Amino acid sequence: MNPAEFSKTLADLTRARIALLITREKELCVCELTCALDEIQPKISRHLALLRESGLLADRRQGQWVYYRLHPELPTWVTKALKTMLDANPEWLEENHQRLCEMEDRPNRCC
Amino acid sequence: MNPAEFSKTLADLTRARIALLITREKELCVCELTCALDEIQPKISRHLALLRESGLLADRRQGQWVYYRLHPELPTWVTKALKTMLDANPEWLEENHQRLCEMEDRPNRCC
DNA sequence: TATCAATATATGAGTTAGCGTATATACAAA
DNA sequence: TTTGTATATACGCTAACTCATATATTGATA
Repeated sequence: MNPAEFSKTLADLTRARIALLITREKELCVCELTCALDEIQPKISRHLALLRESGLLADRRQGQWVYYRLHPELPTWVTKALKTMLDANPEWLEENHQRLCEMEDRPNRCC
Repeated sequence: MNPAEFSKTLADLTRARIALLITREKELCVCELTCALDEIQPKISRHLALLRESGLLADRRQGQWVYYRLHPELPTWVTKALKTMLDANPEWLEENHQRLCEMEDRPNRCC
């Protein structure tokens, strides 16, 4: 992963929001992201696949749910850049975070 | 400028290299970038226009030359993110920096 | 096994982005 | 005012990207 690839990965409104929301929340499943971004599920899934293939995210399945998190072996500079963007732009994610908090029947993590 | 727009701006190999080279060198003119990236001039010019229009770069003309620098009113998080990427990826710019150093007849800055 | 909920993928259409070439503009110096 | 150098823009083409819709897959539960 180099700076251009990193930027390409985030060069879409949906993917940038997903990446920063996950940076903030540590781990989210597809239905939580679908709700937080207020988008249809195939759209979220497709962007998650791109983020996974780029190496930015890792996923794990737990029952019916698939949880996505920042890939644990990400270079330090990548997580640093993500945190910089997140910390400086809280209002940019506010609406998404709000919808996430108001979501009913969020799946229970057991691990 | 939000995280998605910032990422879109750098989501191209040429633009990412230009932005980081300028972050490193403070100020470069079009012919220096053309040489450092080993690309044709219209290509560099077109990408510089995009970087300028996005607000990432500012330009000034001095005689025949146009110098580009990071826009002085950039939000802190943007410069911070750029420096994070630059500091962690010196080898990624090595070849471009080398060509810049070996360039003959670089224009003299008088300001 | 049949069904349902969560997630993933395939497809075709529409849009955007990048490219090389050609040309225009701006300034300097003769 | 002509010429040369540096830079910018226009144009037509192609490739890449994003989308919505439809469908497939996977795991849980009846």
